[in-house]
This record gives sequence, C-alpha cells and structure tokens, in this order.
Amino acid sequence: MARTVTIRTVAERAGCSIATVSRVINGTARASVEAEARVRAAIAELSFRPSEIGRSLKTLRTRTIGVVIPSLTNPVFASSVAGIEAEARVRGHALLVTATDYDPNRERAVVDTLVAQSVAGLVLTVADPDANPTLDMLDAEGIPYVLVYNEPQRIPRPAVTVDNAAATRALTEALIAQGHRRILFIAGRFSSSDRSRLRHQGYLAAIAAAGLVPEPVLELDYIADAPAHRAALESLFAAYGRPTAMICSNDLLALSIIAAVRAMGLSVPGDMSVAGFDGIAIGRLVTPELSTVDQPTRLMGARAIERLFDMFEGAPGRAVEHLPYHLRLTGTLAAAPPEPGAALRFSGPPAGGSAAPAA
Amino acid sequence: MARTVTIRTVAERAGCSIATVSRVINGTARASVEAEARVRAAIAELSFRPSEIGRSLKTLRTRTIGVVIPSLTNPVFASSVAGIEAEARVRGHALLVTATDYDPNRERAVVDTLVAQSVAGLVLTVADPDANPTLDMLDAEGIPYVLVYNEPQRIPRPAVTVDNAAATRALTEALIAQGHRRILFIAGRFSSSDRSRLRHQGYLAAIAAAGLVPEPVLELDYIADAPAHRAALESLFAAYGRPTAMICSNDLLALSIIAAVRAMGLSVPGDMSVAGFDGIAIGRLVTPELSTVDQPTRLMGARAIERLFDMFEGAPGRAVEHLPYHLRLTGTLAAAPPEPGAALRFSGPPAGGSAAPAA
DNA sequence: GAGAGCCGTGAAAACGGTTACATACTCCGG
DNA sequence: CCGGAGTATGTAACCGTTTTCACGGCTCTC
Repeated sequence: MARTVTIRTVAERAGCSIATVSRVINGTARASVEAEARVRAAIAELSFRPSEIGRSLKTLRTRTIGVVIPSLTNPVFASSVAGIEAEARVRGHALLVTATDYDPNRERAVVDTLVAQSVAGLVLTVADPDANPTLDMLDAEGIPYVLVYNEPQRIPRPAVTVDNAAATRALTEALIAQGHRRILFIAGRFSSSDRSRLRHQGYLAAIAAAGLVPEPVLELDYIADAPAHRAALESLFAAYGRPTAMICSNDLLALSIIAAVRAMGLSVPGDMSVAGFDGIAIGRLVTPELSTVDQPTRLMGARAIERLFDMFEGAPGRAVEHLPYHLRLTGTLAAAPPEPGAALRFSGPPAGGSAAPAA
Repeated sequence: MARTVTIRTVAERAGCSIATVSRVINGTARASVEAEARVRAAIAELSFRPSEIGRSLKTLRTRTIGVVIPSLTNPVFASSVAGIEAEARVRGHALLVTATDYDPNRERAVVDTLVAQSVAGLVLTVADPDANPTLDMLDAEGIPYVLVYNEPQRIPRPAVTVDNAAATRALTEALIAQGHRRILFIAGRFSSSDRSRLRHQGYLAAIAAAGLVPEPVLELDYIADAPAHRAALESLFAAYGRPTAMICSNDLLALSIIAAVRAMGLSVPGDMSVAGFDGIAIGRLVTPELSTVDQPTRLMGARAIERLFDMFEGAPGRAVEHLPYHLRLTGTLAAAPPEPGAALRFSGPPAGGSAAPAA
C-alpha cells in the first residue's frame, strides 16, 4: 500500500531534484548543508529506502552474493554459509543461497539462476573443481567466484580449503602409530566430492608409506542412514574380514557409521576406532567425542568473502589457499586391540561401487 | 566480458523487435512460427538469459524470497531452510538468507535489507511473533510473509509450526508416567525464543496437572558450550538438589547438556533422563538415540512456501497452522531411578536468570 | 575588474525488460 | 468489393536509480 515512495517523492518533499537526493544518500558529491538536512528529513519522514532494483539496473551488479553448496543439512556446509553470511552482511551484501543436493548436474542450473540475478560474485562448493564447465563459464563471463572446501589440482582457481590429502595422511599415520594395521576408508560418493577423492589419496599415501596394504574403499551415499550403512559394513566384513579402524571422509558419515557399528554389537572405540573429517560442532558433544580433522569452517566462509571482495577490487589471485587444520585425536579413537587380527587381504571390487578416484 | 547480450541483441539477431522477443520468452502472446523459431535460435546462439533486474523493475517485485532465521548452524533451522529452498526452487524463486544470531534487535535491520531487495515475500523465525514491530511493518507495507516455528498467541499471523505447548506437555507427561517426579526444564533464552516460552508453559501445565512442584527453570544461552552448561548445572544442583530428568527446549541444548551431565560422572539415561525438542537428524545418530519431540522441519519449510505462494494469489490465511509432531521416547529417556530422591523444594530465583516467561 | 576555477544543483540519458497502444495485414461474410 | 474482426508485430513509455553534462553563481587571483 505505502510502497509508492520513491526517490522522486523524497525530492519533491525536500524541494530539490532527484540528483541531489541521490548524492546525499550515496555521499558521491557534497550538497549544501541546508539541502542535505532537508533531504535527510524527508527521507526520515517518508521512511524511504532506495530500491536495490533501480540501483542495480544502472551498474548491472547487485549487492548480492550467490552461494552454491551441496546441502544445507550437512552442518559443515551450513557452518561455512554462516561465516559467508556474517561477513557479507558486514559489507552490506545479501546472500542468495542454493543447494545442489550433491548432484553435479544441478550445478549449472543453479548457477545460471544466480547469474540471471546479476550476483556480484559467487561462493561455491562443487563436485569437481577441475573438470567443471560451470566454472569455465564463470571464467569466460568474468564473474568472480571463490571455491570453499574444493581443492582444484590442475586448473588454477580461487579456493579456500585445507590440505585434504595431507590432513588425511596425518590422520592415518596417527592411527598407524596407535597400532592399527587394518584401516578402512569409507568415502562419500567420489563423483560428488573431490574432497572424498583427495582424502582417500592421503589415506593411500600413508598406508603405502607404512608398507601396509590398503583396504578396499567403501563408497557410500551421504544420506545418514545407519541401517543401510550397517548392511554395507556387514557385507564388507563378511567378504574381507574386519578392520580395527575406520576413517570416514566426513563427520556426518562417521556419526552414522558409529551408530551402525554399535548396532552390530561392537564398541567404539573399544572394538573399532572411527575418525571423521570436518570438525562439525556436534562432534564435540557426542560421547565419546568424535575424532576428526578440525577445519575452520566458519572462517573458511568468511575468508572466501574477503577474497571475493578483493577480486571485486581487481585483485587477480587464482590461488588455492590452505587454512590450518587441527587433528582431534580423542574419544572415538583408541589404540588397536592387542589381538593380531585376521591376515590382510588384497583389495578387490568393494561392495559399494567404484574404487578409483575419478578424474 | 561477454555480458553485453541483452534482449536488444537478440532482437537484432532474430530480425524482429524486442517486444516479440519478450513475448516469445514469456509466452504472453503468440508469435508466428517462423518468428518464434528465429528468436529461439538467436537466444540459443547468444546464450541469452533475461536479466532478473530489468524484469523486476517493471513489477517492482523480484522472484526472490527473503528468509530470516536465528542461526544457520542450528540444524533445526538449516533443515527448514533446506525445505524452503527446495520448494522455492521448484517455483522458480531464489532465496535471500539472513541470520539474526538470536538477537531480536537485529530483526528489523535484516528485514529492511530484504525489503530493499524487493523480495516477493518472506519466511521468518523471530524471537517474539506477538509484540513485533518488524512484522507490523510488513503488515503495513502489505508484504506477504509466513512464520516458521513461531506460534503467535494473540495477534493472528500466518505461521507454520507444531503445537509447542501441547507437545511439551505430552513429553512431560510421558516422563511423569515413567516415574519421574523431579523434572527440570532447561530453556534457551526466553527473550529470543517464543518456542522456549511456550514449551515451558506446556511443561508447567503437565507438572501442575500431576500435582507436582515445578523446578526453577534454568535459562541458558543457545551456544553449545558444555563446560559452561556443566557449571550452571552444578550450581543449580548444589542449591536445589538433583532432578531425575531434564527437558531441554531444543535438541542442540539437550546434546550439550548430556555432554555436561556425563562430564559430571552421571550416566544418561541411567542416572538422568534427558529429552530435547526439534528432532534434528543427528539426534538419531548419537548413542543412545536422543529422546525428543520430532517436528517435520523440512516439511514445515516447504509448507511455508506453499502458503506464501497462496498469499501471492491473494489468499488471506492469517492462521497458525499446526503440523503433526511425534514423540520419540527412547534412548536418553528411561524410568526414574528407584530411590525416592531428595525432598522437593520450592522454586526461588534460579542460577541462570529470570523464571517467568515474558509476555 | 575580468577571467579562471570551483561548487551546488538540475535536466536528462541511460540501464534491461514488460506492456499498452498503434499499425499493417489477412481472412471472411454480406 | 468493402468493412469488420482477428492476428502478428513494432513503437515507445515506463519502472527507480545513478551519473554525465551543463549552467549559474561565487571566490580567488592577477
């Protein structure tokens, strides 16, 4: 009803032109003291707020940042979005948030939507940051973006992440130091997560360096579904015997696996050590505390916004920036049980799907 | 670089006027078969995407929905946003997401920002849905909105929620039926959550109906901080003795309280039953499973979007809509220990803050 | 005292799309 | 053969803001 107050209404009320009003609002040029006072009074009386639509039509850039993540219900992504949101808000920008539900094919459509909204830039977590036509398109269009969690290997792209391979290697080495010889790596779908692939590589590197034989990788859906996970574990154990430790490619998966392991009548960490990756806040509340690689998730989001705004200023920076991580080695992680365990077996096709990281 | 392709470029390429292009894109009027074919070809060749900015300037409404929640890192809100996002995406709308960090004073500023962005409507979770100048402003401006989780009591406003008081009353009655006589209610800050207040009322109703004496309410910050929570519990127990069960006004708080209780050397649910409220997904993964009131969080978000779009069509509907909840009474909830427990004490000022729900 | 420079201001042109209105054309019945 | 109805299309106004440009008045300087 009241939505008819524009810059013209204000100008009329203040007895000046719309140009003067605009200048007062944006401080782009000085107006006389009296004029400015009249304009400010008029703005206050009419409770006028300049329309972002009109404003952006001129510059063809909104004060809006597009965010693309796999899912909002995984706390690791929610946390980075919280950091992105807080930092963007401070800088007077709003957030357009979209989820791909871990489906790489949906990336293009959601980015197209955001580009149509003329976002000033984007912050994304994609399935594959190397072979990615959507990112290529953004490059071609000259639309600034920063990746979070992704860690491009071959194509230089702006990214904020931790060193996934090094962190997982360190985590695996810590398990080996605790006497574990049979360590299973449980991954989210490789096709929807380069993090999963890189973390698996870190695991393989540590296993190889210790002269151990890698277990067949178990690739599971991200959906936390303890019964399904239990079934997968049981069939894997039946085929290859039981490991003494498991590394899950993310915390949510780890929590679900722990529930599955306990449902099988095993104790964590007594019979089975389990570690995750991410450092979600809830991992610190469960008992025992979840062992994991703690990433500065909120900070990563905030840092992505910082870099994005640097790019607005013309900074080039297509570097992958590694933030420090922290191994949390308590709770669900214990020394390997004394008994020697079954003989190692060589890896064959796992129960869950493909074994090698995709390109 | 390539960002110079407008509807005019397309018209030139297709050899027609911009009006024809617009008509083809929106299907507002029929164009000849050849003209339409030429336009579609031109659009494809130029990979043209109409600018939402230009489009909205005419109607002064974007295809955008503003979302206001207390925090993204509480999974209960993240989950509703996931539902909102999915449903909005289906309807071709994008989401502007903002967080207030549980600060009621921030509500006005973030809503102002969203209104300046000319959102088509809003979905909000606020601190107080009754006395709320920000919602009054939206009403005055005629901007459609739907509340989620909030349950306005005196002022009719569109809302999607569960019956917080009835659910907590049912939960409390279930605890009483299990033999609990001293049941503590632990609340998030009443000033930032009407849910907390309503749930506390449900608790009081059940306690009164059973002829029991209510414990002094413990009001805590939402920030999951087990050490601080442990300190608060210890001082409360020292002053009033120990209850046999606790109801927390939300799941995140419950998980933190459980960690604090265990840190005190007590077992859950052996020595202390603990229940939460919300039904966050992770509650099902912890061991033992978190007892709680399960809300259809994702569905609530989706339903809010449905109602918002009904309002776009002119539907009035300022009703509070109650969705069904489900009591999950396992895991962290057990029968009261056999020993009689200390004599009940009458409530005085609690350790943590005020005792009565604010208006 | 006159020209140069500055300052405050207003008129008007963008920006990209939608849409009311006008126009040209075709087809048909009387 | 002509008027009317209907259809495809073009022209131009409009949405709210920013920004360029021009102009008038003032001050400063020689």
